[in-house]
Amino acid sequence: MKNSTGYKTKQRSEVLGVLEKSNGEHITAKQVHERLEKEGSTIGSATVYRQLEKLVEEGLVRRYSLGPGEAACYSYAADESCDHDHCFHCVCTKCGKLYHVECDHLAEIAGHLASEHGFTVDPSRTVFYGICESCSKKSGE
Amino acid sequence: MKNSTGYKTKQRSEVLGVLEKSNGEHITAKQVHERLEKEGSTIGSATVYRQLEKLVEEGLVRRYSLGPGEAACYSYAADESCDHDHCFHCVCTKCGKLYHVECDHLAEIAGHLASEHGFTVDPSRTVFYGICESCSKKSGE
DNA sequence: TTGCGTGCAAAGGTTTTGCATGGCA
DNA sequence: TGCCATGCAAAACCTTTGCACGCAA
Repeated sequence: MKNSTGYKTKQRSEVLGVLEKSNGEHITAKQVHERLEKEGSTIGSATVYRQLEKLVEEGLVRRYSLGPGEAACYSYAADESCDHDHCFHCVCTKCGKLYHVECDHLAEIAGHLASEHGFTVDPSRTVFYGICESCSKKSGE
Repeated sequence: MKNSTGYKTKQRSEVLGVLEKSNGEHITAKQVHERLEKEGSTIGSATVYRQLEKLVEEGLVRRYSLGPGEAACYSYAADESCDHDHCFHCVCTKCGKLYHVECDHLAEIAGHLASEHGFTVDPSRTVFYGICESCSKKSGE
């Protein structure tokens, strides 16, 4: 669905490989680059960004922006550990942790928004912000 | 609820004034700065960022990050046109437009996440990303 | 008067871009 | 071979920070 301009290069496989091995973990472009260099790759950071952009466009990789000034996070989209049709993400604004929430209740929302409001939600990009359980216990403030 | 360290300065009023006048529109810190300069203000961009940060912490202003590398967007939170207990926000990733969706169905989700998953959603910060109706019609791709 | 807020400028970090070279098809 | 992808470096961009001064309380 977007393979018109795609060469199968070593670097492409390397970037995708890191995401696959991350197993649903959300990592930044910088981390992708660092891990590849640790593995002996000589890939350039610009190439990492360019490949990530392509992979996101192809739908193989998801991109999350947690905040302004913060680095964007990427995760492998075809990861079974995170079904993006029934999995939403919650970010705690206190501790910054990211939680995966798998619940049909949430998937229902997407359908509701589409049918009632004409808005096609992209679950992979949508993030709920709030306070997680442990943080709300800690701070009675 | 966070007024312990707050001076009432001219710049604070100016920044807040721009957001109020924007009437629900989401604008970047840069735009806030530009509008103030056009009004004859001599406010510095650093002050705009510092005030926006404070206003967000106080809950008077909301911050959205539309994408990595993109500038963060701000909007006035106390806007009456938007009941934040039953109103969620949808941003179209194609045209960048922000839609207000008022629906009890969505408010229910917040309750569900809190009771079942222990996550207290902050509706004012949470944004749904996806494709709006007009954009999905345009691009059949 | 005290201490926060401000302004200017510089730094910080992430992401993008230009150009010549190398590799896939 | 043709064209895309790569690598390096520099640029662009948004945002934060340091420091001295001004202003609110």
